[in-house]
Amino acid sequence: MVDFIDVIIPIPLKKLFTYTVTQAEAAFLKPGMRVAVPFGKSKIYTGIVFSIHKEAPAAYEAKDVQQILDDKPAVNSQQLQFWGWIASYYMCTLGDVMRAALPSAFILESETVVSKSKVHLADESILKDDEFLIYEALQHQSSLKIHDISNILGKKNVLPVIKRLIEKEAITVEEEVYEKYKPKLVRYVKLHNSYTSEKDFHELMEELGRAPKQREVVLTLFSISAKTKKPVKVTDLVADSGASSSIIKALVDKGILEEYHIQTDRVEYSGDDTSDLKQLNEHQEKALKTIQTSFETHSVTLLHGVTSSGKTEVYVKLIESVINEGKQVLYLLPEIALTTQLITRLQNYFGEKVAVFHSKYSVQERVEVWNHVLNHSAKAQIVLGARSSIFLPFSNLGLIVVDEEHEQSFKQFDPAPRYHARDAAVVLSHVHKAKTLLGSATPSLESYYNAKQNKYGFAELTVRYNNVLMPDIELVDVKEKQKKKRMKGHFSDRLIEEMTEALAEGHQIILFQNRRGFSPIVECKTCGHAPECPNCDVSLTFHQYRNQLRCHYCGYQAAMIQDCMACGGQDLDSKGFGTEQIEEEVKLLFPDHKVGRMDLDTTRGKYGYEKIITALEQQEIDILVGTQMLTKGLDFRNVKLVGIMNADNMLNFPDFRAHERSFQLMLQVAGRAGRTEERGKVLIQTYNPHHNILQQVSTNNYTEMFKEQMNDRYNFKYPPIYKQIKITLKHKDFNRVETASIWFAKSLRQVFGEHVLGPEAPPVARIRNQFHKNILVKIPKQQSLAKTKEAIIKINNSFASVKDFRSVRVILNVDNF
DNA sequence: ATACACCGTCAA
DNA sequence: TGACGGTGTATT
Repeated sequence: MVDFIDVIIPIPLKKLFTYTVTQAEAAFLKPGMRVAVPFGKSKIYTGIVFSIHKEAPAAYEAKDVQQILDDKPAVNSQQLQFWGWIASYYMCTLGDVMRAALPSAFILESETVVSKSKVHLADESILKDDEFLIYEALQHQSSLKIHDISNILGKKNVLPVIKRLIEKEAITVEEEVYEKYKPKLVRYVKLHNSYTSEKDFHELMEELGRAPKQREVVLTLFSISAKTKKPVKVTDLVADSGASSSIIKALVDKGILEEYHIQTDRVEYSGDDTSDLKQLNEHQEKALKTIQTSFETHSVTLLHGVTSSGKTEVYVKLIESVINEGKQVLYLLPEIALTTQLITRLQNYFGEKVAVFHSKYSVQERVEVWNHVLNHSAKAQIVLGARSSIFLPFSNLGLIVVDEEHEQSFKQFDPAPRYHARDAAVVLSHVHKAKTLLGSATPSLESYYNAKQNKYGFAELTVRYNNVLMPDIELVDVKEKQKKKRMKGHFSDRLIEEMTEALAEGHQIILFQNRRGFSPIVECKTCGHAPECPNCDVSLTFHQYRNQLRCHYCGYQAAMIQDCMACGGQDLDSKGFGTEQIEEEVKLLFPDHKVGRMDLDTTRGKYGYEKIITALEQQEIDILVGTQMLTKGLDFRNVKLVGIMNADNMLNFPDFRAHERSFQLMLQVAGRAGRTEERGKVLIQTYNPHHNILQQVSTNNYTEMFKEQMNDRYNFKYPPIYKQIKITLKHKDFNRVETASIWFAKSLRQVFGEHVLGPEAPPVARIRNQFHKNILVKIPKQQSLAKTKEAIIKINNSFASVKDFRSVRVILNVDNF
């Protein structure tokens, strides 16, 4: 008798896969455990047990499970339930969710390992050149990976060669599965047991008289362990004695020192003891009360608190009360706002109860956080993380805080699952019967709308901490300034005045330009030709720093051209402007002050971001030029002036949320100004100072903005009034996407009628040599979302059964905003 | 995803 | 003719 298990495999296939297990294995296995299973011709994959049953599949013979990898579930039942929701709501497979949810160290994959065969090859001359190269390489190395072989041969398709070598019995192949996670071991040393008595020690000292270096090391070791009374790390010993590691090795070899290893955490909080939380002011106290009352009737509550009103302290109080009940807390933040500033702040209150989880952590570090959460360890009662931390193995969640709730980076766009972490968090807390708190200075329309509809509870903080005034926001009409010749480059006379004044008073300045690079387009003045990306339908962006032209879509790079590629003209003109160019101009305008730049290009690497922040904090930078990275939760004491270089390119962005986003972005940047006693100043340069959004920004009028934008959303059937699903078709052949998308839209229209928009080519119609077409399905409130998705899936299935369309990639994106 | 079979093209 | 690249199909 055999039993069967259904397994989730981390590949984008709809189905679960069935394997056979013995009855004993079936009794041992539980849903959520990992198993290694053979898949396809030779591969071995890691699968998650989804269910255990006795129904033999009818159409095929199930294969045997190769190995059971866990003795208790790696994924708990709440998570499996949550995965199921993500897969069905965001229309992706469980395999997609698994890939996103598990740290990659948990997903083992087999690798083909080639080694030379036992029997000696009688005649080497039967081998061809390629084959001989590998055969010879194996005389020196015992085994080779497929990757190594393609390096040796210098081509990618090496399988035919390997196949021939197997036939000629020159080599053998094996599939090997690697455990990717290795606990970090720290080397420690101690004096060998035979030297612990005083007499022995003296003898040893005598003996080492002729080896002063070694003697020195032993003495240092002795003094360290006397001082700290703790095990001594090899690294400490090296540092304190100044000896090289070879001297220590010699001592170990002689049996004088003994070496041992202790497993340690990579992510360790080593700060001082916790400090008490500041007393809440009356406004914070009131907000906290409101939230607590609201949680009695609503599982989700929105906190609208103006910038610098002290939302974090309110969160901290709430978190404190939840962990006192012994429950876990998840604190979600946009990746970019996960700065040391905030982490330290929380660690000051909660000490080592705080664990941090985000994409800049290594695979190994992530496994450690995962295990702490899984084991309900004291080290991870509070998890501070970016969007992917909703997948951690919580078992007893009491509260989820989603800070900067309006941030669009909570939505994952590219690989499936295309989930929104804020919305998924609401569902996750529902699974755990926990509460969700959404917080923002500029809430997203959908959350504010939900609060207005009484679906969510609502609390407010309208006063800044210490009663600091909101910054004074002034609009500068660039068009008028240009007419009156009062512009220097991209700087108006007003901006220069204010900058001069702020610098004279010793304050810092932030300049915001929502575009990196030097200038977006290089154009020939003679013929108007602009260099374009060979793979995408966009003009290349000029980056002065490396004197390069780059594509921001596919990463293509080319050297800056000297003369026009079309007509050979020497006169090249750059249009528009980015952060680099602003930086240049500032340096010319204020040569005596230090200028810094913060954008994607300057914050690469693990600490790139931190370096710039620290420099600003320590006032090594007087003027910081940056993109929207600047907006996220940074708290700079001494910034008094914020300049927004050009408000128009945000407002004119072709997206239904452009206005909402501009409002949020500008108010967030403005919030960086004047966070202490002195009132900050914000200058917004624009060609259109009468634009409603700009008026609403300058008066900090969220309610007015909300009303007006909701009106538009209502009229044009956009979210949050209507839901929407975007369908993207991609193919390298333009005509094929064209016909395919027309077919798809036509089928959709038969079901949804006028609620189908498109197909339409996006602004950038070709990316990485793939042509794109978009279709939008709008879903009225009263229409069933589940039924809608069913219909779309049905259409997608019949689409896939048309021979010509099968090769067209279809991407379904639910709530594509 | 990925291995593999199948088909057409290309250089000898 | 065989090598190579692109396309299509199945995977338990």
